[in-house]
Amino acid sequence: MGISERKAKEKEDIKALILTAARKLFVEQGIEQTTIRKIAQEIGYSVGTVYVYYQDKNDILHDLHSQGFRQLGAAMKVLFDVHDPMERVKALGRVYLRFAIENPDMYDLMFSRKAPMDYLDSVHASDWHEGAATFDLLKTTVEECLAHGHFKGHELEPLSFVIWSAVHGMASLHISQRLKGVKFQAPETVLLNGYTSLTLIFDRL
Amino acid sequence: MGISERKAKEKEDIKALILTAARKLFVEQGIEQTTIRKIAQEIGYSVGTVYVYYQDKNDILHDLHSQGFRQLGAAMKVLFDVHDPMERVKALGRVYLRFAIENPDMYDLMFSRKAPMDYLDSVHASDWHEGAATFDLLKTTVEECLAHGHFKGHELEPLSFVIWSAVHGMASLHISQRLKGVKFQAPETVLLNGYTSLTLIFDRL
DNA sequence: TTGGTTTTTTGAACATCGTTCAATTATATT
DNA sequence: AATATAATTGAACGATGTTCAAAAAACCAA
Repeated sequence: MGISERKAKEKEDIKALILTAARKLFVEQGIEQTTIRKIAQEIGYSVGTVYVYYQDKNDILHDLHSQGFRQLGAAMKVLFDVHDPMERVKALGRVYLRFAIENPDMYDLMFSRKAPMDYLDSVHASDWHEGAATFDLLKTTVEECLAHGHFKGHELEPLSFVIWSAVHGMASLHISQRLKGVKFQAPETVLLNGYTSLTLIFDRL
Repeated sequence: MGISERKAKEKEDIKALILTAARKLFVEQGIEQTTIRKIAQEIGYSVGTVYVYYQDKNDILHDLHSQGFRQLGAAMKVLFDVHDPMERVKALGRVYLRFAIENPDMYDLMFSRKAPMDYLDSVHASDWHEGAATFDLLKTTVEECLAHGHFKGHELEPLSFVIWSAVHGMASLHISQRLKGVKFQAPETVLLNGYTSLTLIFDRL
């Protein structure tokens, strides 16, 4: 291994160190408490060093958001041994919703916060490949459903978008605390009952 | 606005003054640029005065969020001369979506941001009456649909929640810029096509 | 080893934010 | 006119993200 290679590797090591610290702070204390100063302190470097490896905080948050997508993607790929596409669509939604409920801050970062998109803009990247890849997983399954005669009369992309929106909407309203303020008859099971209602719609489609 | 000008102006409700200035900054420059200092400068008072009339920034943002709900509520009430409840549900969704598209920052404040909910927590108010009232409008219409024989086999609250989630999901993904990153076949009409797909689902239900 | 060059790291400094509060000014009351 | 009450002020505090000249460390040829 040449010197330049080793240096590049060391550089990657520190970047990984920063990301690990950022992730720890993020999951333990949320996005606001994940400050550059705390990250620096966590890894024993100064604030300035963080800016050598990451151009700004959005850059770090974008890397974190990518980690989240790898995690969600892993949980979803397991479902590809479910052969019936309709069952797979339902399972995808359940996994997606569970991920959101169990990792609210991460979900928020992945699908709601400006930071990761602002980073993409700053590097002039117009495509959000993490999001596109995840949406493709859903689209592919919906396509199979259509091939199996479900969802008759619907177009692939708009229908997939509606399904994504419905599940994202539930997750988003839950995470942004908009459900506890609306007094539901069954507060503890709003999401569960809602998703059951959604799958009932699928069956009828 | 200078101090002398302010003095020339007579008794006016200062709280309303603050809110008007906040609203102006908010719609023109967004939530981040709506700072206490800018509000104070806008109305010709010092920062301290703002804190006499509002306990903190969340308090101001909560008032702003309530204004947004009055605006949305007004747009929705117009639809109550639509007699067919199914048509009314569809129209409600269209109005809701248009409001979100035309007032993205306000929508974000109303349905996504923490600030208004944090304010409710701070005053120990556990119910979000603006949200509950708006959801009731939808629920009432869905109830009429059920009475007309639509949505058979569905329960009122979970179904209403799914419909809200679907439309909110579309709005939320649009506003958080998550749609432009996913390369759709018809980028300009994703929302329109999606909503059309959703109404098609309603018809089949 | 030595001396010079390059790379890496530092942390004080800057601008800005929300927020507080003793001091000042204005208004009301006696 | 004197006093008491209310309203207003703005400097100060502790954060934040970010920058950058300077210091330290690592490297390398002679």
